[in-house]
Amino acid sequence: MHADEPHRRGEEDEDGGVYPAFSTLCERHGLRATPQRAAVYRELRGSADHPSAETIFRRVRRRLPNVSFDTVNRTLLTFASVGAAAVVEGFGDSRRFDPDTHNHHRLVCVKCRAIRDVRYPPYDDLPVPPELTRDFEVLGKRVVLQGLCPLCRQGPQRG
Amino acid sequence: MHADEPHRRGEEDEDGGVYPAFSTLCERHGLRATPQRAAVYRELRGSADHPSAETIFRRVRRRLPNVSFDTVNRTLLTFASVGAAAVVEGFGDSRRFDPDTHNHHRLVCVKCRAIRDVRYPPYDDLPVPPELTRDFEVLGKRVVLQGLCPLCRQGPQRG
DNA sequence: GTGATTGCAAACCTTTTGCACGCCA
DNA sequence: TGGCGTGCAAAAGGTTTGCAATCAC
Repeated sequence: MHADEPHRRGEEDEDGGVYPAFSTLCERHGLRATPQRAAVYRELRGSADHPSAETIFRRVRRRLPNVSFDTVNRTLLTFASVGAAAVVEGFGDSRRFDPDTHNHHRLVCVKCRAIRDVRYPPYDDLPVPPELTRDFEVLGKRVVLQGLCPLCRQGPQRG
Repeated sequence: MHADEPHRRGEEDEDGGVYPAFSTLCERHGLRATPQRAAVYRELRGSADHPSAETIFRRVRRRLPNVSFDTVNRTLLTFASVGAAAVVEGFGDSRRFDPDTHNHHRLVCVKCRAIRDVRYPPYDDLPVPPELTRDFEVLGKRVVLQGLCPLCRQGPQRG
């Protein structure tokens, strides 16, 4: 990743912007609304760079200096299991999360592994191969582009 | 994965079927043609199930009982670096390889993580979002389907 | 012969698990 | 108060690195 806190989403600068949604989420799934979970939720929602658990952990720690990595990681997995976060497919490095669980597409930088969301309507209604539906149950589809991000495209630095 | 050695490709049952290709590969990239690399090459070519390094290791070991895991893993990475194998994107579990480096599409079972190649011409000529080409250099594109494979679709067992 | 490659072992990183304590409902 | 959730620590799993011995060229 190119920076410790890139691509921050602009929607909710003040503290409580996401709390109602968080509260609803917990109620709906029988989860306890702990400050740790709230902080993870907030940071995840505010991240557009598909952070790893480690990255979220670092960010959460600025507000909650005593959270443990485990709690952050477990919370992210919990969120994923109730559909409040998505696990992003990667290439063997650490697991990464996406606050956007709607179907969308991605571009992955083959060099620095940055992930960028791609919105492109022509990708949204792709047909499913008919011979596949005989044996498989297709639950989702997505276009994954590979390439070089602007920074990696420029020069050999910033590996 | 559902079995230790599933989806074996049928092309080369006899030993030497892939050796000429292997030999050429090594020559072209200045690699030494060791028996370990040959065995890894053979097993990778013969696998249609996108095996992990560990899986390839187990298979190679049947013919070369003394190979080490490191050698297998390093060889796979070497092959990937010279374009003779592809690293498959996954969801946080171990890295997996594909002998087919041509652009194709995939279906991933969300339950058992089985990966199946998908060939579907309508997927092959997808346009690239124009606004992306300004900043990014797009090198490849692929459709990734998520779903349930036949075995996982049937019942709760075999997780 | 010489340098690339191997095998072993240890290091490293990420993720998972067990358990006692503390806090939310 | 009861039980879920947290934090700590250790374990587990996968990948990488260093190095001496070996083997392909």
